Amino acid sequence: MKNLTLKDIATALNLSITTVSKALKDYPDVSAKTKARVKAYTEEVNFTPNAYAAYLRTQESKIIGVIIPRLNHYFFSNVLKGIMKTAEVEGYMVIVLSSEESYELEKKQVDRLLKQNVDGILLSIADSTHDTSHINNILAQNIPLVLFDKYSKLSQCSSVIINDQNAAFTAVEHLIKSGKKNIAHLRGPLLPQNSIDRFLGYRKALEKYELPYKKEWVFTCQDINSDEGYAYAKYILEKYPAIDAIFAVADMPAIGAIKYFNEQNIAIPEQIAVMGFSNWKISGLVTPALSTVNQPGETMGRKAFELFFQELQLLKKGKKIEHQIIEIDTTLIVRDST
Amino acid sequence: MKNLTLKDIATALNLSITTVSKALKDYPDVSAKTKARVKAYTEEVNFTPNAYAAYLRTQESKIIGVIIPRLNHYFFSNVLKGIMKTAEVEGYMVIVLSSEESYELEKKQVDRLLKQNVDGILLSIADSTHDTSHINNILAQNIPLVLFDKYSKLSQCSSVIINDQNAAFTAVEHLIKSGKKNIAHLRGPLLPQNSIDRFLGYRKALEKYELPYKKEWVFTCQDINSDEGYAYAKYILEKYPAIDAIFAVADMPAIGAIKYFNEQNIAIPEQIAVMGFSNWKISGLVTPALSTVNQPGETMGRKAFELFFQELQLLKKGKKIEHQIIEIDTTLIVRDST
DNA sequence: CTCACGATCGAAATCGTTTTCGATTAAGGG
DNA sequence: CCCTTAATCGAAAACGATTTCGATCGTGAG
Repeated sequence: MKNLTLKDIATALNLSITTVSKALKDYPDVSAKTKARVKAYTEEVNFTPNAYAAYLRTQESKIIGVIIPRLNHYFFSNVLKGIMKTAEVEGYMVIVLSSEESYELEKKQVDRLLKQNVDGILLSIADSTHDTSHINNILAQNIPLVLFDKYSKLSQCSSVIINDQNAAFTAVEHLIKSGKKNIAHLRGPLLPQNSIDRFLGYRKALEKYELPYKKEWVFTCQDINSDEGYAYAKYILEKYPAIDAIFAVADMPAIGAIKYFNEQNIAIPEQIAVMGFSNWKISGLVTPALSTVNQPGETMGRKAFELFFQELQLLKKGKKIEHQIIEIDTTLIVRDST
Repeated sequence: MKNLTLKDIATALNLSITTVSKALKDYPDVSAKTKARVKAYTEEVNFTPNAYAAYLRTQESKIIGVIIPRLNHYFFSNVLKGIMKTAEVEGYMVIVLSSEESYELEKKQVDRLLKQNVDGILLSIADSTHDTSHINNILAQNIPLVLFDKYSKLSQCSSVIINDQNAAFTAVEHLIKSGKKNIAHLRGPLLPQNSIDRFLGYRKALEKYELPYKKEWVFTCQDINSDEGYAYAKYILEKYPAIDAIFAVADMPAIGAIKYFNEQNIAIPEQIAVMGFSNWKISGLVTPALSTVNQPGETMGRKAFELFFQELQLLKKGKKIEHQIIEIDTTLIVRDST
């Protein structure tokens, strides 16, 4: 049992290939009667035109590529979910690739997608990405590109992001308002913009409430995970006992810190408060439950696809595309750790 | 700047399309000199033949489809990672689809992949899947199919699984050996084989150590998550105070139970021990750290792709494919909750 | 000198669509 | 009765690769 073709349908219905194709695409120059006949039959035998053959004429593959920095990552999984659900509605398939936070791999994956002739690329750039030549390659080929979560100040393209600076500001403000005065920050790597912005939000909150900023109270997580949070918590407790609150760049290091404090029987949040970022599923399940900033991944994914889709429509009409930057709202989630 | 074609290369090198194509594919009837010339040039201009056009002749898309029941799920994310890493080595792209644990959606996603003419399908069937007609559709079209994690006794096809029964047995045995006598089980839904097998492993362990099996101590999680574990923990504490250990079908309900016990100041594992299944990242981070069974997702993904790839090679050689079932080893991970 | 043969290259058919441009027919107006 | 026009359908040319089957050209044997 091999796949049917237009020719099979045509001979079965005693029509030409042309007419069958047109009937399926509702061309005006085929009668309502034959349209009905064709549609009934193709429905019956479950026929759809071969996608790759169609591509050859239309140059549309109905496939988009998505590159995320990590696969087993709650937030990015949610973004993927948002992308895929929306893509499905419009009849798009999604090829997923991972850069594993590596600049070299990210370049390679972009190249693979370009050679696959996808209709568009949705990309969240890796922590280690320090230049944008590969991004410019995409733009040069004139195929729609949308960055999400991690964006780049260097390239001119559409993006879906949150306002990291404001979100971080609100989180730290909440720590201050609950009486904390000595607030440390577990920041992310130096390159990515959102790690920078969250740090800036932290500083801005300190400034506004006239708390001193001490750069030795800012600790850099290279590979944002729980182990680093655990290690820094230990270090903080031994070296800077005055610190009474920690604002982490993400939930994972925050949870690592909580784990260490639990082991040492440190009272959270009385002795030291802990604030995360992202609202991973797990953050509500640790003890004490982690306060954090909700970062709506699924919405971000949906918006990213919609942005791509808009650009594609404009492109097909030959209109000029103007890049948009969409900011998704975040919310502060106060639980037991603050 | 549009994409190059064989014709462009041919005219640039003053050769025929045929020769260029053959040179790239190392045909014996093109001289070493021209091969070198062609390869040097295509390298320089970064040319690769259009994948979709190639498909039309070769009927090979170099794309496989993967359907998982959930996207934001640590275990399946790991399987995906294993699949993609291996696929990349062989030059395959992966289209990912989610069934969201819905039988109807699973059927639809299978249909989408078949119409996309993927080279193979890797599928983990949904909890609610109760028949296998869609799976048989794949087999009927003679395209390689590999089931992973969740498999079906009804269809004859290759699978990568763990030995759920043995793994569950070992887990419960560990609870018994640590002195627990009244062990409850939070089981999964009724349909999927692994939920059945884990339950059977639980029973077998009770039998072997001559502990009574009470069916009212088996609680069914419909949608395996932490809320259900939380609710059942409450119910158990109120209704069956004799229960001194819980073996959960997965980490999430186990963690939900731990959360409730923590809130009630129940001593874990002294008063009640909790055992999970799967070894999610989070399970080592809750307090107390959750004992569980390690289920190596990445290995499973790698094996699944390898199985697909083997079948494809046999298929291309016209040889008969014989379905294999690969069992991945699991290990018991003892932490603080038992 | 002829012929066979190996080495190297190309013409052309093919894969399954889409779409342009005619071809055909019937109806209606003058 | 002729001509225009609308309605309906098909032939054929792409799209970009792969692959079959010849074509050409030397070379060396007989």
